[in-house]
Amino acid sequence: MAKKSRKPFGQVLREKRVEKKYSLRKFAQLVGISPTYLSQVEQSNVDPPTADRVKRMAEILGEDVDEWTALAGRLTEDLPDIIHEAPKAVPDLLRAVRGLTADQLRRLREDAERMKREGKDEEQ
Amino acid sequence: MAKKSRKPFGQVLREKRVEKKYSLRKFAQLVGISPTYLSQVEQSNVDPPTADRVKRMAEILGEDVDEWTALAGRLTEDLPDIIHEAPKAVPDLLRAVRGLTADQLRRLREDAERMKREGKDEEQ
DNA sequence: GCGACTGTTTACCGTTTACTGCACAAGGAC
DNA sequence: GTCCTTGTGCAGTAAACGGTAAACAGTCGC
Repeated sequence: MAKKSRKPFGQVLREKRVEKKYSLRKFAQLVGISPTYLSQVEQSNVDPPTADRVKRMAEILGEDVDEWTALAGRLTEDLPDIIHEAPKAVPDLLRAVRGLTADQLRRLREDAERMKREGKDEEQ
Repeated sequence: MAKKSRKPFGQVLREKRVEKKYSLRKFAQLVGISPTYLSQVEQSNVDPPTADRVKRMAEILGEDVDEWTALAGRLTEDLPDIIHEAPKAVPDLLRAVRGLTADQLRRLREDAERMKREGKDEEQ
């Protein structure tokens, strides 16, 4: 159900970069980091970069930003804000959704969207 | 609806500590930090402490851990894990719930709990 | 006055984070 | 051979993080 053995960020990055035919130096330049550093990241010799650089990488390679950010062990930057806006209710919700399937999560999201569309606060 | 002007962490901390009649040194010792540091935190001269120390503070003072952690601009430690377990669906859900009222969030949480109780995946 | 407490200021400190620069080796193209 | 491009290893580093120690000023009881 859930992915168990995630490939390390560096490995995924290298695969996709090579697949897209970028040289290490070229890609580093596009992202705005040194080739050295990129090399180290791809070998997992150092931690993955910050969330914003990961985002840039994902965008350049046409990959999903949230997914790559998670792979990098980071949080997409808007998420902490959302949590802080409702510091009790959102953490409670998150703990409640832990372990739900992707499908259940999708249905829940649709419920949320409906709530937002349909009005502010009515019971049904 | 949403709180607009949040009091700084340090100010809330001082109010509650004084209310509970702890001296600065005493409370610092209970938490396991230096009085110096506590003083600086309460004056907002430095950033709030790490999530685990904030948690200890909240526990000692009988305050809500999630709320205080948010006030400190930190994330309770289990939340990143929950997000990383479903790196696409959970961020999507979070963005969908942004702006919902506490009441709507509660109903959503109840839905989630029901889903988990009632079974794995059925449509209705 | 003195001692004992309160909180505060200043100066520092060690560690971690997120990188960069330089030099170098290996493999083709010509 | 000699460029040129490929990736890599090692050293260093600036800034931020998360604090601590020492000394000091104010206030109270006596």
